[in-house]
Formats: sequence, C-alpha cells, structure tokens
Amino acid sequence: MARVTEIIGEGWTLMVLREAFLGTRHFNEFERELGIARNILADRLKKLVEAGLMERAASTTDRRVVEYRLTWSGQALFPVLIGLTQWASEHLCDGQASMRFVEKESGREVAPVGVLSADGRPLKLADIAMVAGPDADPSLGARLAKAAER
Amino acid sequence: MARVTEIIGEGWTLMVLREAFLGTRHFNEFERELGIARNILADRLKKLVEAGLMERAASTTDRRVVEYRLTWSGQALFPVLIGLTQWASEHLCDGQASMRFVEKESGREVAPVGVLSADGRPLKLADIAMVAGPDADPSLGARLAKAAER
DNA sequence: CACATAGGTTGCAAAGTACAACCAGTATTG
DNA sequence: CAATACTGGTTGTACTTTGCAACCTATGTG
Repeated sequence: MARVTEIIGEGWTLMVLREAFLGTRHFNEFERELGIARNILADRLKKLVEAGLMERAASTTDRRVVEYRLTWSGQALFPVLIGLTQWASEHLCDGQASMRFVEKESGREVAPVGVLSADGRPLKLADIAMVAGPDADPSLGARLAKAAER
Repeated sequence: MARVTEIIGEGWTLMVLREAFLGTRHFNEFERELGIARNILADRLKKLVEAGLMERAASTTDRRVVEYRLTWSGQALFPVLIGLTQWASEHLCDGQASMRFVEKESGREVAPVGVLSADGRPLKLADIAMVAGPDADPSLGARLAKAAER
C-alpha cells in the first residue's frame, strides 16, 4: 500500500489515469482536459511509464507526436477505478453519478464492485479477514493477529 | 473523480485509511505506525471526518482519548482498498503479497476484485462501456461518445 | 502535588506545485 | 525554400504543502 501511495497517491496521477481510460493519448490533450501544469504532467507521465502503468511510443506518421497508452498493468486498475467512481457517486455526490458503467452488449449497468469468495459468492465486510502473507514483516503479522481478535 | 482526488489523492490519506481498516483508532497509534508528522495527521483526520469517511468520538472512560472510527461510508471503500492491494501485489511487487484477504469461515483467499454484470457474470474490460450520467456536463458526454467509437 | 499521557498547535526549513517563458525538432503554408 | 505553427518538453521563479521539533492544554496517575 505504501508503494501504491507513491504512485497514485501523488496529486493528479489519478486524474491522469482517468483521462487515459477515457482515451486520451497525447501530452497536449492531457494538458487541455485536466488544466494541469506542463512540468507536473511531464513528471507524472514519466513516473507512470517508469512504474509500468503506461508506455511511451513515438508516432510513425508524425514524428513530433508521442503516444501515451495504458499498459496491461495500467488497464488492470480499471476495476479499482470503477469501484472508486461508484463509491464517489454514492458517498460523495449523494447518488448523483456523472458517469455510469454499462455492459456493452446489453447496455445494462454493471454491478457495484465488491468482494467475492473463491467460489463466487458475494462477501460482506464482516466475512473477510486479513492475514499476513509469506514475506510480510513480523510486526504486520502481530498487528493482524491483534486485529482479528476484535 | 476530481472529488475523490481531493480526499484520497492527498498524500498519506490512503495509508491512514489502511491503518483504520487494520483497527487503529487513536491519534498516537496512527502516528507511531505510520511515522507521519503530527500536524499532517491532524489535518488528514480532520478532512476524513469532514468528508464523512471517519467519525471522531471522545472516549467515555478516559476523557483525554479520542476515537477515530470508519463510518459506513469509509467502510464502503474496503473493496476498493482490497482491489488496490491485490493489484499492487501483482503488478508492483511481482506477486509477492505481504497481506492476503481470506474468507473468515473457510480461510480461503477471496477472488480478485473485478467487475460483474448486473446478473453476476464476470466482465472483461472490453465488455464495459462508459456513458454519461443524467447530470454530467455536456463536454463529458461528447468525450465519452468519441471514446466509444474506438 | 509532581509527572506522564493524549491530542493537538505553532514556527521554521525543505520539498513539491503552479505559472509563464523559452527551446528543439517536425510538420505545414505561402 | 523561408516563415510559421505545432508537439512535447525544460527551465526559472513565486507560492503552497510537508516534515520536524518544540510547545501547549486538558486530563489522568503515583
């Protein structure tokens, strides 16, 4: 989570990613849509590329333009972004969604992002426990054990 | 999403929320576990309370201590946090998960957070479309329409 | 009463952000 | 082919946020 914060916790990065999901590819386009300072945008795009979420490719037709695209890693964040948007609509904008996510084929709105068990049953918060992974540092293990007591 | 950035896009907030999910309640505890500056922590907690994600309550037994707890709004972010953690394990720490999420009853790891259709089928990224909601500003509608062409 | 503890606030130095100007390659236009 | 414009940057400088340490108030403890 600390590593997550280093990337998307930085101001603007989440907005840049949203833009990318909306199909924005070019430096100027990001700048215009977001109203972000150019040096900050350059820095964020560089970091996103370094982190492997986006890739930078020169256009073959016009050698001035550079295309920034989401890598597979970056695209894998889509469910999280959707969940975040759904959460914001419900809890920050009291139900007023400015954007909806629908299944292309049927046009029906997708289900709220939630946590499922290994065999596909929806889980409630109370049904979920956190446990330390194999290479977690010992202090985390102790804290999780303590948290589990509650 | 802009409103989301104002809250969790700010440095430390995501870490504070993670701590809260781990059961941390007190100012000093947050400070010790996170190594965050006290003024920043005070500011973040205040903003989280103002945004309705956490609530501040004076303890009845010891009148010095204040309890910070996640509200229902804050708890509703848990699936997103889980998704983010799963994503980080896979794409930032090449599969090395320091924390796992399991179903309490069976102890089995939960499924990766994903997007489901209204009737519960898992959806791929390519199956999902974004459409403007009822009270979106017109420019967003135009952009989504253009994005849908691709 | 003296001292410790919880939860802050304040002041200052360092880092990060915003704004504007500038610059180097490429296209496009006359 | 020269002048202009566009893309994707990189400075420089002012302003804001962050980090660190010290201090403060209200409560509890020996």
